[in-house]
Amino acid sequence: MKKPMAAPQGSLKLDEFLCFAVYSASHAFNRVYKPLLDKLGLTYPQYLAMVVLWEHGDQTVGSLGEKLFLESSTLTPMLKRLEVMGYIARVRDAIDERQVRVQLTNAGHTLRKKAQAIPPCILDATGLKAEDLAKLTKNITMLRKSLVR
Amino acid sequence: MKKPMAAPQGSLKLDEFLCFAVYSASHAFNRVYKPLLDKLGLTYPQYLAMVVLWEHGDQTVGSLGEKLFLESSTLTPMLKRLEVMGYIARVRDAIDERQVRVQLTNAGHTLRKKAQAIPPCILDATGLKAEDLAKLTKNITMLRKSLVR
DNA sequence: AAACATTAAAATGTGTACGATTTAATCGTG
DNA sequence: CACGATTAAATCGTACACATTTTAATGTTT
Repeated sequence: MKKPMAAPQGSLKLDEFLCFAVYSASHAFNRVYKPLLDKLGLTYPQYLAMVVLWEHGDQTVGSLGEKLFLESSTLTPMLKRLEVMGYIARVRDAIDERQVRVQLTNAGHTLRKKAQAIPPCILDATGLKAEDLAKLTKNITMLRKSLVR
Repeated sequence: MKKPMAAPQGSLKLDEFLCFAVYSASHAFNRVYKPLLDKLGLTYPQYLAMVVLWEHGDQTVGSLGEKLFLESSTLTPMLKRLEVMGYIARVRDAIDERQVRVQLTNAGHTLRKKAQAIPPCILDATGLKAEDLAKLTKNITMLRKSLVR
């Protein structure tokens, strides 16, 4: 009979925290992506921003932030780095000069082809069948929606 | 018939990325925790470190890092802040002076009681039944294990 | 049209998070 | 017991991420 000197009744263990599962899985994804994205010269958040641009085309900083759930204070420095790398251009909207439109450059469009190789690698790393992956993605997305209320 | 000017065959949409679901859910958790943790003066990662200490008791920086999946370069500054706040003490091990032992102070132990109020709030925010939450936690933990291989 | 409110992005300050390097201590083998 | 290899933290540099504040432009109300 062993003595549980910590974690008495009423308190959870870390392994039972959903938030920790999500937190640590997020870091794990980051680490899997890193070597793949290094070849493109992108970080993980930068890659996600590019995915949005590839999917939806040119748009404002605010629109990008809504899709990525990020603030302009996070996006502005990140986008400046993508601009320096030559993948995007940031141009102030002529009609409403408060807005900055983010546009893909030719290099940005070209990068997409290289990036096509990544998702299959990630799918493989998850060890999930496409069906289970879709189900898990849906459940976690629902969780996020509950949390942002 | 609408024209899909972006996202042609072979490319995923952001909403179908498991990695993005995890990434954005992690941020969402952070935002739900923030107002609750502000009352304790803790950040979200600091809280997770405290949870490990409450559960397992005093231990080395390395042991803490293994459980949290964090490097010493991340933990050292965080632990120094917890020390300044008075919740932990960092003392070099007398036997093996390479190691630094992290110990809960009285204030650190006391904080645990206040922290007990948090998990129910989080459970509520997830909108999940205990059973579904346990299932989802398990699935995401399995995912993390696949990813860290 | 002037005054005020709202909006969009950028700037600022704090706190992770990691890779790479450094420092210091311990271990292992001859 | 000496010395190279290993280990544990800390340090450094880069990059998010957010709250708060600031700047500038656009709307709104009278």
